[in-house]
Amino acid sequence: MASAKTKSTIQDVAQLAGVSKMTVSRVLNNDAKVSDKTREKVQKAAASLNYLPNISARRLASSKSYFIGLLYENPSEGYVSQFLLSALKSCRQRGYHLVVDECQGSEQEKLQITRDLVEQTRVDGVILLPPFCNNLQVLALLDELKVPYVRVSPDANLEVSPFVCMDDYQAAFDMTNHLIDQGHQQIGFIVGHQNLGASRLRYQGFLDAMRSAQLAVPPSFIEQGQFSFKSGLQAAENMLKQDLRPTAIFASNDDMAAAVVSVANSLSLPVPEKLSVVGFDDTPLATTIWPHLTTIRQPITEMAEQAIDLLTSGQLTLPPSQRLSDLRHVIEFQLMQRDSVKHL
Amino acid sequence: MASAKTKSTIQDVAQLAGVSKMTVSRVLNNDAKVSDKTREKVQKAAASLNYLPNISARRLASSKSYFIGLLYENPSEGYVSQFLLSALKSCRQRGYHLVVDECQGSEQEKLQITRDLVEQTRVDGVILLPPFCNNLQVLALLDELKVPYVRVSPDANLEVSPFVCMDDYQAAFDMTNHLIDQGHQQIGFIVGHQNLGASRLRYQGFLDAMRSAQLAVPPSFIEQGQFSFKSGLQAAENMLKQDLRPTAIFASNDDMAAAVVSVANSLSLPVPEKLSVVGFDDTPLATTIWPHLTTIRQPITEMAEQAIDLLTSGQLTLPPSQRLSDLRHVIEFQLMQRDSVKHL
DNA sequence: CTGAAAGCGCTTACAG
DNA sequence: CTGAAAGCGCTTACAG
Repeated sequence: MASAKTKSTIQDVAQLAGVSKMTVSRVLNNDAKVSDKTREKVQKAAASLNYLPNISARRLASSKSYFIGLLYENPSEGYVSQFLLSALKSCRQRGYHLVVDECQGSEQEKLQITRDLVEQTRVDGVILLPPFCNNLQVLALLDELKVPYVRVSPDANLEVSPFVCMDDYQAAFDMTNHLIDQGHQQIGFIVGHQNLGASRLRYQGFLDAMRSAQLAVPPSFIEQGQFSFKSGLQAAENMLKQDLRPTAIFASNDDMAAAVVSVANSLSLPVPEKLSVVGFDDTPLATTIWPHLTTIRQPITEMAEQAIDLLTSGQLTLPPSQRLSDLRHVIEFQLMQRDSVKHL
Repeated sequence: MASAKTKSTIQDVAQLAGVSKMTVSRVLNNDAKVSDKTREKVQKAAASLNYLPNISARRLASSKSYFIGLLYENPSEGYVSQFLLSALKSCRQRGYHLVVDECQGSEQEKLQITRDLVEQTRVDGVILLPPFCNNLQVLALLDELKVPYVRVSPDANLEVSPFVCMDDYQAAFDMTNHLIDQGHQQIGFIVGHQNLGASRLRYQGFLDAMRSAQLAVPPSFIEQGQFSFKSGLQAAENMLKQDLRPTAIFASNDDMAAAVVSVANSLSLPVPEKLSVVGFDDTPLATTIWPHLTTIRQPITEMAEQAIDLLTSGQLTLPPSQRLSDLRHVIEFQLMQRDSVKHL
């Protein structure tokens, strides 16, 4: 163990590798042309010293701030905290720090908070969480300020910026097929809030899967919800108090699915024995209630990583024509099979 | 508006105030003796220039790191994210950054993560969230490393370090009295997980309030739970399937309270009409389900602020004899009245 | 492809 | 009570 009692510096690495600090710096930032031989020497030296660059020194000396901003609108959204935790971790691994701001209030205030984040903290890039990422004025401001940004699961205007998301349509399609595979043919669906693009996609995925399987969907098996537990309660009652009941209900999110379970219980329709229920999102609620919900896990950690990656790899600062990839970064979801579905 | 296009530095302030950088630095850190007159001059200059010290420069030059560590064990605990968000904000206001680490795994690994946080990131202080804050080996390590730390809601060993908490006993006492005020006399109680100090305190608060009101608590009105939804389900069934039923149930946390609501529904005992239910913690679940739960709000934001304050104000680095205050910092809770209690 | 010099914005010792 | 000097660990020009 070459244990260094005190943290090693770029100078130590330079000495050990027999080069100048400058060369070490170049290798570390792998931006300049360094001969493969010296590059290797430096890397070996850095590794053996367990060298980690001092972020503060870097920040002070360079034009980059090594800060990434994260803007969200509503902290109570389930994914905010999970996203935050993952983003924090990714940033740290890359020698960046995350600066987090809540963006609430009037349109004016939102713009001001965004502007402050850029001008005062001088962030190198910004991540915008939904629904904030759909605010076009904010996007325009960021463009004007020339700061790269990545949106997470935007609803529309997909052509204006890079974004990360999951395939809501495919997930709903797969989930529906899962129910069909388990022998269900009468499947009810509770639609999400009408203003959100994700609602439409999930609904469409459900419909297409049913059609592919040649299964009919009577109008009474579709209810409009708002994503809230309460709206799920209402929708479930409407659907379950009729004579012809579905054997399974697919709710567009977990809160509504939990409401379905609750209504089913009060109607003496135990889940999953008498009624199968599935949700979407895999919020903590899905594994709080009993039975645990079969649902779709949003790949939030991976989305956070990807977003940080895009912002720290520097590819977004290139002129659009030179960028590697297209704007859309779709991350794989996961179907979480748990205890709320019965095999018929 | 003395709008400075470019950020002002300590040098600018010094110039404007007609003193040296050194003097400005002293005023900013208010540690040395500076004459009131020059202090004022400097402060005025700094204010008019809208001066904010550059953290990175500070960090690089000084022995302090301006980092605070936050260690937690289980990210899914409801309060972790809320605490995190609040701590992030407080740190930023004070020119600090928060470094967050999950501390899971074997005892060995936990110790290693803690050690790395201190030795590599060189944090100026550490915040320990429950239940991690009850790990005595970690506390010993921190002592050995001579890093100040603050524990949040520790269960025991209250004499070894400063900590922030709320008064669980009083909160349970108040909540019970609230039910009594609403005319309830048959009140059931679901105890929390037996290993946690908070469970005992809440239970005791309930018992004492009942006794003060001269109200009897039949053994069948007390059920042991584990804080999980599932354990609440079981407890509620036991309590509600008897002939003699309580008119209100006080569950030691929101998850179990939600379970009570669920069981009540399935037994055709609508909440609050036929049964009142109250919880504890005010997790998101409390306002997800219907009816929204009357519960106790933990003052998480204030706890985070207080913890950061203790760590950044420097009072913890003084020898124990010179410290201002005692170890215990109790923050006020709030009784959130919502829709799950009926006035009899 | 590589290096010597200067400087980022602060603070730490050392003087006075 | 106040200041001139040196230095924290990097990167940005500028040379070669």
